[in-house]
Amino acid sequence: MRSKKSDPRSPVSKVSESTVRRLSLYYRSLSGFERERYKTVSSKDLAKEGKLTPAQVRKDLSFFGSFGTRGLGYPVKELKEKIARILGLNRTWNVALVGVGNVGSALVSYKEFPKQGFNIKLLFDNDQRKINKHHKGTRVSDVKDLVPKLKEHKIDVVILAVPASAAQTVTDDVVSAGVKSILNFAPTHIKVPDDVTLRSVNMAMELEHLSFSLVNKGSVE
Amino acid sequence: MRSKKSDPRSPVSKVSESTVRRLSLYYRSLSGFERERYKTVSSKDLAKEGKLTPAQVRKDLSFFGSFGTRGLGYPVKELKEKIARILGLNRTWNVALVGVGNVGSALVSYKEFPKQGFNIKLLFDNDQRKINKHHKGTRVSDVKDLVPKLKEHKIDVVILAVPASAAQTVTDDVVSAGVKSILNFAPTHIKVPDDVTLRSVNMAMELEHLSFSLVNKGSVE
DNA sequence: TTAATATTGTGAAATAGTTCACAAGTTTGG
DNA sequence: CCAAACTTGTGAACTATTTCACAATATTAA
Repeated sequence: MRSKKSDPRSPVSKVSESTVRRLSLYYRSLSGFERERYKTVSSKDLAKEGKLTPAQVRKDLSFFGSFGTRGLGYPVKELKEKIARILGLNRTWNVALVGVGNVGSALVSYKEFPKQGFNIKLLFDNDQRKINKHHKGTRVSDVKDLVPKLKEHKIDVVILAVPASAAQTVTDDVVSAGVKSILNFAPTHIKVPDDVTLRSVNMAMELEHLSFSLVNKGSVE
Repeated sequence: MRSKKSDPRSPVSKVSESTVRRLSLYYRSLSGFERERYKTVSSKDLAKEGKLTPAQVRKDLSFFGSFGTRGLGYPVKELKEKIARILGLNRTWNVALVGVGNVGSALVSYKEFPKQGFNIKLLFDNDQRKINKHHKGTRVSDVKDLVPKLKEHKIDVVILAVPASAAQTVTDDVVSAGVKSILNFAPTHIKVPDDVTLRSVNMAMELEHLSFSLVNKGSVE
């Protein structure tokens, strides 16, 4: 109670990308430990799962508060719940998906989305043959109606699964509708204002990285 | 000619993940500049595309050699070709895809793969209803025959699009077949020996990151 | 030819991220 | 109740990455 340094309730001021990524890792590990009926785990246990050090696990968690007990470790159920809250997994988001092509339709059936609280409420496409068809119970709307519908349904997140050539145009509409969060699958770089969060799953980039590793086998890791 | 420090031909000893990621970015930018008939670009031009600094662009490139001309910049066509070589994009890879479900079948049609020289030669599944069916002209084989067929067709890369529960088992087979490179789409952590390159596209993790950003709006970035 | 301007390549400085090391507290087993 | 064994939380040391700053060139214009 002496140190006032870290106040878990205050807005998180400086957390690195890597820390957030590892938080996801810890969350998954904790789910495993929970299934195996563990009551507590040590930072060492959590570190073993990824290729991390116990110190890193403790440092990461310490950014958000102190959740453990010295000599004992961390209570599995409680820590999992705390991380869920930090990652925002204890609530749901309204999602719209634009582009019901190959990637788009795979995403509609992707069970991980609802599991993480991302509920796909609206589908959009610009292809007349797809409009008004249903995918997993959701009707495809004309992308022309994008802006009003995003507003009307209070959409929090838009998933972009459109061709690279259409990505920026659609993005601009999405931004103008006031959506603050975009998950982009188009293999291109798109621009958003500073207050909009953009995450990109760029397969081309993954492939290039893989290719680099193949060519430079052994010399990098 | 004074400095002998950087020899572009020598095996690259210490290049960070981020540098490789940015190399992909530069490559994409250069394709754009090429389309627009630019003859040369400056580090400033290349930096503008991402949110990078000119110094970072120059430092990244300097790991691999000196490709520019002081006062002028970098020759677009030549630099693009050099980066292609560094990223290994000037050759092709034999790819096998395991798991022809939602994700798998989307990937089979994903045009980015052949574009980057990743040619899907073999498909595998364990579902009798899918085996011997064709996807985009390729027949689906029984995953039971995985190991011999990977060897026979000299597969360089395996793409895993199987359920999380099957991921580690399949991975072990893939590794035992001598494949040194895996692109994993299963939303789980898998273990590979040190000499095998593993890249994972973990949607769950992307979603959690997005969710974190939504909850911590404004306080990070 | 000279001056003004542009731009690379790269040590050095600054910043960010990771690991170390240890005091402080907890549990376990006599 | 005490000693031995654990394990957290965290400054400090260390390592990695990014940015700065400037000499070295190249180009352009007069």
